[in-house]
Amino acid sequence: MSVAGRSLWAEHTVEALRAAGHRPGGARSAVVELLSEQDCCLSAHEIHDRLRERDRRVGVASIYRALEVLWSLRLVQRLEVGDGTARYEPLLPSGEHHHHVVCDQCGKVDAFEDHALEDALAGLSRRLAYAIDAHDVVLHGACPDCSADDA
Amino acid sequence: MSVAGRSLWAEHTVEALRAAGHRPGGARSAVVELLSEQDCCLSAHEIHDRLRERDRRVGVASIYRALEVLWSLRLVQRLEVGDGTARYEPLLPSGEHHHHVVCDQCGKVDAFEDHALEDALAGLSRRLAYAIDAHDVVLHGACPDCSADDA
DNA sequence: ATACGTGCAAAGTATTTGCAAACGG
DNA sequence: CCGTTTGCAAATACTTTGCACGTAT
Repeated sequence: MSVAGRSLWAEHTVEALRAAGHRPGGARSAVVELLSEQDCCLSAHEIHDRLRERDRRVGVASIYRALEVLWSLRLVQRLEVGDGTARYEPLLPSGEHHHHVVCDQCGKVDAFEDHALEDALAGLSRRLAYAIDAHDVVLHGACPDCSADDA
Repeated sequence: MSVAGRSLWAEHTVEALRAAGHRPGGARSAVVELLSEQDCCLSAHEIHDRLRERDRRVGVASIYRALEVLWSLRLVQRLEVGDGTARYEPLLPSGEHHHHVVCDQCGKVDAFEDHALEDALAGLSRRLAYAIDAHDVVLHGACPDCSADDA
């Protein structure tokens, strides 16, 4: 996500929250601000830690509540990569997005984009009886570092 | 998965477990047997319940341990659809597999297959620096029943 | 004033682990 | 016999909820 995309998301999000009848509050604003600065997904725990690092102390419950509101308004994507924790990342109004590849050995998560994959998913959305409004793709494998260790 | 595919998986699994130095035991056998009869994924809790229904009482811990062994030997696929619980399904030696679509309103999970999607994923596996050995695709949306309710 | 937002602590789930007893080779 | 498997219960990890208090409108 570009820097411009991030600030766009932050503005869009603040506006969407107001439109949905939510009031600005310290905790949720801090979560939105932090998310807008990220390149990839963060877990609730990571959000808590990073906010504390910058002396922006926020209760864990407020983080989960903020994420739930953002998710229900489709402002963030929620994804699980297999370690039992949910991760969240900004969902741009443009629909631009990426997917994830996880190292099952060290737990590292990287992002990637792929046009052919998006086309296939778009075709699927038309074909299935469900009304599709989101999709997650998670690849599992060994990252370059861990692959080297195996050898 | 065809009926033939299921019994093939059960045999393959029993053999692979033995080859890996595991002994046959009541609990794990029951889990393998149950999984081999399924069309789609089951959670640990569902496995526990269904075994109890057929008077094969197995401790929850044994189910998790069996699933972990099966997963580490790549005999089952593990996937999370967004409700915080892991689900498992047989992974055929042929590589044949399907993906999932989840109704975010009622929680129903259905399976689908798509050739274009597999092609795109295969291309990706070649392109990325990771050594990919599995992938999950989860579509989110509203199932036909819930879509109707919305209207 | 009133309703929404926040933080803490307690409660809930899903999953893992310690340990002693049962079991298979 | 010896090491694996099992079941129970306790522990852990993540997330949600109840409640009193703060804050925006």
